[in-house]
Amino acid sequence: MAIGLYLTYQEVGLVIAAQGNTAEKLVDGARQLIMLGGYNGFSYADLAQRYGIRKPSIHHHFPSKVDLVVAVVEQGRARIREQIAALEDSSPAAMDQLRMYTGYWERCIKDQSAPFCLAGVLAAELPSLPDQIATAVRGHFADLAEWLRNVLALGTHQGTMRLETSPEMEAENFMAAVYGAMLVARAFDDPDRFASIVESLISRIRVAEPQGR
Amino acid sequence: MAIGLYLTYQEVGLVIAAQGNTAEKLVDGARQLIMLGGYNGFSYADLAQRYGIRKPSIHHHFPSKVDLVVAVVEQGRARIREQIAALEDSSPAAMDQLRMYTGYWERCIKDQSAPFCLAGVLAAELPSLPDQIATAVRGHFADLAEWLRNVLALGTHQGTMRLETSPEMEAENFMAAVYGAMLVARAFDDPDRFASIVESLISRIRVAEPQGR
DNA sequence: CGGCACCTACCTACTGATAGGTAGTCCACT
DNA sequence: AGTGGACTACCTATCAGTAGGTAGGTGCCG
Repeated sequence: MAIGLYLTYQEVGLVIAAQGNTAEKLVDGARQLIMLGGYNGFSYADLAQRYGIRKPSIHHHFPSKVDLVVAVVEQGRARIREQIAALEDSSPAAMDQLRMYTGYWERCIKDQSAPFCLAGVLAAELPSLPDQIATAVRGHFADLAEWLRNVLALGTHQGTMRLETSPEMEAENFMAAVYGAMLVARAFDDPDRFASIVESLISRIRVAEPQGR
Repeated sequence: MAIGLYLTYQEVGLVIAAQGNTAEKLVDGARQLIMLGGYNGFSYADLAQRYGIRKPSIHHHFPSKVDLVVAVVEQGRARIREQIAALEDSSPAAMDQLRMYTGYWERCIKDQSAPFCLAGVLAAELPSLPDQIATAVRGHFADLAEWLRNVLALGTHQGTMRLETSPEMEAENFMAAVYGAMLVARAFDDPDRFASIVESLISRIRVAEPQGR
């Protein structure tokens, strides 16, 4: 993502120039802020300041905060769908796909570009979220569980993974461990914790390769 | 906990009468509300309405919201320390202690009395929390990791657990899985998900008992 | 024993700031 | 000429927090 800095005409402060049109910028900014503090942890005023526009201009693009946050979650789901499609094209090996998924988060957490899954933060406060947002968040987890289930089943079929129970169960175990690892990494402020937890997670599933490799 | 209902003299509404003095009630109420929606998900006004007192009366007990939430987290840590001490007295078997820990959460999630660990919700929004609260939350995770490490080491020593790596690593894996299981249970609105994830988690650690039992 | 000092626990009334949101205007570009 | 995208100005509600006061209890001193 291209990040630039410039000064607004009305206040001397840093304003982030993301690529794309304003609506896309706002979604991106909201995503980043939600990752830091959840739904109630940011305001339209925060976004307005961030991009050097006025608060009502945000309402022009997203009439209500719920609209904006739903857009953020749905954009995330759409991107994941794209990524999955690209993943399946680039590598038919289930273990590689799984590695790419965890590797993506490892990098994001390490460079702090996305220190937590957006849906994970929102899931923590699910009971207090507006229905539309809650539905979108639950949808994300359903998507992810389905994909993981498919990948684990494929890996078993390809002989590169060995599961102790069903792909359904193992997918939930895996998902829980990954999100828990994000939480632990955040709680200990240590990205390496995420990597090490995920590593032992994968080593438990992976079928040892023949020694000659 | 004794829960009673009565009408306030000034407004016809349901008011929760928790046991103990007002300060204790407030801590308990804040704990419940935080579990639902995090730090920014509740207000002094919510608590005031809940217990039929005025907002400034809460400031009398807890000058600032930070004070209140720190008290909530620290009370939680203190209770856990008590529970751990009681646990070690009641059963010297590490596997029983671990079972009691997960069983506690299983019950809480199932009956919705505590559908999520307080510190877990706060950890999700850690970067945006006031320092004092963040410190207390990190402290909780440090406490828990230490206890788990000790229990796992003890279990290995007692021959009832078998770890694939070090107690330190396995404690973090276990902790991540438990918190991830809470998140998954919340995301799918299904307490059974927590139980099943934890079950396979424990079965991986447990040394199979002799068949005669 | 009376009376005063001090305390806890609450109250009313209020503050400045901020929340999300609305109405109406302006302007540049097609 | 219409439209999208921004603006100014404003709204009401709520936020955390403050000022100042009251009722009732406790303890101490004379």
